[in-house]
Amino acid sequence: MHPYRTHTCGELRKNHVDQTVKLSGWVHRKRDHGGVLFIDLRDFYGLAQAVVHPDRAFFDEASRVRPESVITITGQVVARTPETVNSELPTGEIEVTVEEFKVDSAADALPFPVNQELEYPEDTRLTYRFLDLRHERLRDNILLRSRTAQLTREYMTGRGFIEFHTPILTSSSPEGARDYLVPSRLYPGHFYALPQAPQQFKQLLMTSGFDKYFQIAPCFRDEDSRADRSPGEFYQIDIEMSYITQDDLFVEIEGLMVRLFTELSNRKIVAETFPRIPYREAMEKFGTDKPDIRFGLEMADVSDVFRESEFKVFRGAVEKGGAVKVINASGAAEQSRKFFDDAEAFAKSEGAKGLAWIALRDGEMKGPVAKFLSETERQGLISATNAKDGDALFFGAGPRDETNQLLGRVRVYLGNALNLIDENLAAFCWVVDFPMFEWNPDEKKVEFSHNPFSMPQGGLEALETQDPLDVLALQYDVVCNGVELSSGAIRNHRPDIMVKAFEIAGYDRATVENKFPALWKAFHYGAPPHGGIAPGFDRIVMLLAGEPNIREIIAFPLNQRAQDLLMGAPSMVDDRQLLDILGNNKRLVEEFKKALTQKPSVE
RNA sequence: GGGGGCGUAGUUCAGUUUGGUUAGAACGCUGCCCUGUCACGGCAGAGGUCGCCGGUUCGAGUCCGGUCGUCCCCGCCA
Repeated sequence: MHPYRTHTCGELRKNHVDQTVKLSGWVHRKRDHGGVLFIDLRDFYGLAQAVVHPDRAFFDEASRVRPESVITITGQVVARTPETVNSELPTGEIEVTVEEFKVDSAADALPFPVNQELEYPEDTRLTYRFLDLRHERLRDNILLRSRTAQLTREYMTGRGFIEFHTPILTSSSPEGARDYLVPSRLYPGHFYALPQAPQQFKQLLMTSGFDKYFQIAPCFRDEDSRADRSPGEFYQIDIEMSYITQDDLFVEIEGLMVRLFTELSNRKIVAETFPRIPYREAMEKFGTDKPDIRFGLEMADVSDVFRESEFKVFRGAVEKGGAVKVINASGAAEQSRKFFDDAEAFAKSEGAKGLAWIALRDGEMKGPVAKFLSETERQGLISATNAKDGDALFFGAGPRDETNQLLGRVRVYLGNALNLIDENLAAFCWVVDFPMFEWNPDEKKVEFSHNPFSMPQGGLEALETQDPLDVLALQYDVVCNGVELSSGAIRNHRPDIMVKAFEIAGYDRATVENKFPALWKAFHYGAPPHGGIAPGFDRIVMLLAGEPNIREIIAFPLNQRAQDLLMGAPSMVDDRQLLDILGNNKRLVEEFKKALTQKPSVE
């Protein structure tokens, strides 16, 4: 007989009755009746009830074994009597009468129970992550992550994409987030950087002729964390294709997303061909470049209506070149006064000076600002918003971009407050036509608004003839439920257009050559037109799992302050290791250690 | 770097508004009882620097100042 198991805990059924079986697993739960002892034995595959009778020599040992200890039992599969069948359990029709009992690994008292799904402090969970991962919810998330990766590979290879590995030790990139640096032993004072994304490598592979690239690529960025952004490292489904238009790429991504969400979640996909929203329109209607289109409440521009208004807040905003925007919260007129006060309190907490509102009740406009409105303005409002009796209007007024963003957050607040957001939906959209450049008011200069590798719409001619701030890029984002999953672009593969684009952003030709030597060189030896995208793998799994925090779908995440509480990273290193990277100079090692304020490593 | 929430037993939390005897409950832990449970049940017990430092007060978990930790957000994220 096998030393550990003849069956798994989840597979025993009625047809195994009378067989002698061996099971190994964790003690999930014990029910000690003094005269008879029940042990729920758990492994990866399920749960089985083991019964220990008091005449057995190991009865005392078994009754003392603590939850989560690993044991091996041998015994006979017995059919349960009808009264004792547990219909909740797949193995509930049988139990195993224990004849041999062995503790393989005794467990100490636990920092938190594994047999119940309760909330525990995250630092405790991360310190004992190996235990936390035994919880069903976390385990299911990790399995979902595995299936997501597997299905992605299946889909992508089925579509003719080639999977690559690109370097982890590479060079520091000139733009973007902070790099993680790795000191070089052979070249003291020199550093590798961990890649923020394999951006340049995948473009080089296109230039090498591989046509369709993909990689579930590790990316490293030294940024502060968020609920949906783990510090340090994350994964992207990195994709690049040659000889394509934007439309060709959208088809591939729509197919991948529909496949993943159809097979791995219960969310209903609102539209399998994702609607496309130009960036400018997204900002005007939703106040963000990642609109949540599971619900309406789109913003309308009523600046023209209030150009001559007696209501100074609105007229003033328009006179100063700003905007007056309005949201029609259909049916909200009957909400309590508290509802409107809470909405205003929210707007103020986001930085607004106030939140004007009007409720249409009994054929009249009611609310604090209604009395300022002329008949013409009332008509203008109604035609701009299609408002009818029972609706409520919420206003934002001020500088245009600021007002859009603020009222955009009010929109999401109202969507939640009015229960308009259906959690069972997956509402994808493309945001397209991002501007190529933007004005940096602090440094008073034009700069790239996304990444410098995008192809400007209209090519070289657009750069030469248009106002740079009017030039659009072949740059796009894919958004789901208000979460930005990915940015991508049709790339700029033409050295002459690169030079012109960088020139507009204030860099000379030498800068391009020095900053991006690989691409610069490669694009002089026959580069195919190409483009791609890189959806965030972790965020997709988050959406599939319905988890609000990215750490719940990562087996061993860093905590918010970028520490690994289990492994103790980051940590100080031996003098020997410091000597290696400081050119064997002992004096330098001492100065190095003295100079750095020694932030304590993780205990 | 900045803002907000939270910090009381191993854990989840009550108590803080209005300062006043020995700081409670549940789960977990330890011991005892229990032969059909499946979140088994019953009895008993251990377990607390109320995050830390200082202040006000006859008296501080409770009020004040500072500080630390943690989570969320802003900045940051080509």
